[in-house]
Amino acid sequence: MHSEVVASRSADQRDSSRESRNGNSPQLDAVSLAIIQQLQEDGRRPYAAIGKAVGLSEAAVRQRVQKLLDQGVMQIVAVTDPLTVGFRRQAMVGINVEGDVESIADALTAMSEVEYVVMTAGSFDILAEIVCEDDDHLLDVINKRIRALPGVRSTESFVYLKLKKQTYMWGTR
Amino acid sequence: MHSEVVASRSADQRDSSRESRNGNSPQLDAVSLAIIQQLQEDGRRPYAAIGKAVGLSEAAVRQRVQKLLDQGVMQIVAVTDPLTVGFRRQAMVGINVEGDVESIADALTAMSEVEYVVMTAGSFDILAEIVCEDDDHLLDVINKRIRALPGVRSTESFVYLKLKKQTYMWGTR
DNA sequence: TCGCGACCTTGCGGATTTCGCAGATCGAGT
DNA sequence: ACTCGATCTGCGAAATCCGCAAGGTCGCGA
Repeated sequence: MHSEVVASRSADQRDSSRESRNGNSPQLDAVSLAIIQQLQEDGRRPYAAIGKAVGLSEAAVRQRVQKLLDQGVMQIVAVTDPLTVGFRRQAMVGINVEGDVESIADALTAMSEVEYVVMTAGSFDILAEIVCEDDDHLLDVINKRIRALPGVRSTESFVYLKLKKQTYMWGTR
Repeated sequence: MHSEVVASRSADQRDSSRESRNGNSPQLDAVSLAIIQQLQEDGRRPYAAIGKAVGLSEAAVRQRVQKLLDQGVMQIVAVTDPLTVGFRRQAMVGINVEGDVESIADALTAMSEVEYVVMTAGSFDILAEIVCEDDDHLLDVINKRIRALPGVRSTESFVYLKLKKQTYMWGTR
């Protein structure tokens, strides 16, 4: 009963390479996708349970998960609502840059209060999400540290009033 | 006797209801914070190891983690870079609303392509991050679905060019 | 066609972890 | 003083993790 399953599944694996024809760094096949999906529902789900769900042995799942972690494709972490953990002020900051955008982005990345940095097309060059403990802290980061970076032409801040949705279901649709 | 019970318990409840305006009920003590911190470094770290790190028994850690999960204070999940998982187009959309902002935010929240919704102060009323498979998909979501919502006055899109930083270290500083 | 590499499977123990439950402990209210 | 609820500890039993070995299959290139 096992041999049939093996044969049919190996066919599946190969044709998944067609999915990721756009060569990003590591092409994920359908099975790895499914594993990630499982771990997005519960990051502590046992390998055996995942294996049952995706049609792989426990050992294979273990190997794949390890590789995905090593490659940095995914990470398994606890996520929280910042407000419950004592960070009362958050903001998204749109930034316009003259000169090298990437170096500014790197400088932002180095700041511990900056949670999220993305280079964008549109009326901002960079969007950065910052997480602070209070208004003073927030003001300090925006005015003293971000605007002080050489090459930052202007910034616009959007202080968070209420977080409505925050999901981590990438790849789960 | 009935009314007294309510009165005596109300200290607790009032405390939490005041906080829960933003959806966060419990105030976390230092130990729970430390536990979260451990799990932000590695979501699969064993309870015994966490206990050793925070000075608690394995069973106590287990109970606290379970409670934190039940209360929705944190979740343990796999997170990925969307680009490596096949979502090639992402954008932040700033939205201006006339009328009830919250109902618009709820409508956005209901869309599966919308990953992140936050109500803000500033020149946008809402910021929404959307994750799509390609340009057509993105265009469709922004123009056909979001702009079609009654009450949406205008939108401005910031297509992601490069994700530079994405951390989940809230509370870890 | 043959061998190589990548990947999977099955099986196996031993170390580790999880899990449930029964007893301490402690603060608060009665 | 006593109960109640919440929390922590200790401790077996069950489950899981983890490394390892011995195959099997498939695609690919010499």
